[in-house]
Amino acid sequence: MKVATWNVNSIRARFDHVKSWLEKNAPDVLMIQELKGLDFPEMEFAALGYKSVFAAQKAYNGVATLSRLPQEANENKLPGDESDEQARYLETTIGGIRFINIYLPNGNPVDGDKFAYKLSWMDRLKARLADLRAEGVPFAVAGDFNVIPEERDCHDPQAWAGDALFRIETRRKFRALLHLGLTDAFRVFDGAGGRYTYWDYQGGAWPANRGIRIDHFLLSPPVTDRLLSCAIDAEPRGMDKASDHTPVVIELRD
DNA sequence: ATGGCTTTATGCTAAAGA
Repeated sequence: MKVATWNVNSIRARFDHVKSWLEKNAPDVLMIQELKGLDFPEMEFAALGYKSVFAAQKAYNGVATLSRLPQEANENKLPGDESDEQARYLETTIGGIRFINIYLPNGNPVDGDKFAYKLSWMDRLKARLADLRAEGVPFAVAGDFNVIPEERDCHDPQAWAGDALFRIETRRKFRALLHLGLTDAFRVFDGAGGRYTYWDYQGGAWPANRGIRIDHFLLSPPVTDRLLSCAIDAEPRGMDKASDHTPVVIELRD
């Protein structure tokens, strides 16, 4: 089973890139973040053999999970705050595994409500994942975490020192997710630094490889035991009118 | 660098992203 995650920075603007990537890579599942609008090209993806489950809102956020295997919808909101209207969370079941597609809040600037929202969102995520662990549900959490876990995941740790993606409060809460018994799939196979999933549009960040690793797969133990590979596919970042993020792909033993 | 790019929006400037 081949599963991917990709923040596409608008599905409308990036549909052709996503279509060509699906045709070339043929994943069984693709989790997309930052739809950035209410219109979702459900029929177009169905024509490619993928059925979609999605949570969308106007202009911002939005997540979709595409699958060519049978898919059942579970949750489209992260529990813990009924007043939270942001479309950042989607749980579905495919092949007996719960797939949790997240677009974790950015959190900048750190001196206001947005950082507090990010941190409380991470607490809510931890509570949800702890429940699923207690229930014995095998799961994979994937998406744009907006978290740089460690210095080796960042081209210039000093430049990011005060940023919401790298603040110690953020990294501590990410580590608390790992402490539930989850595995950062990319780190199973690659301990080197300089492996990134996001490069800023500005200042020639992509050609200079000034990036950060913020798109992740966190796997519960029974799913980790089936993990065969995890790789960042940087190719789409080099396309014209690219998303600023690139896909991460895992393979699971059947 | 106080976002120097990119995208969306009852749009032509503002907001958000990371």
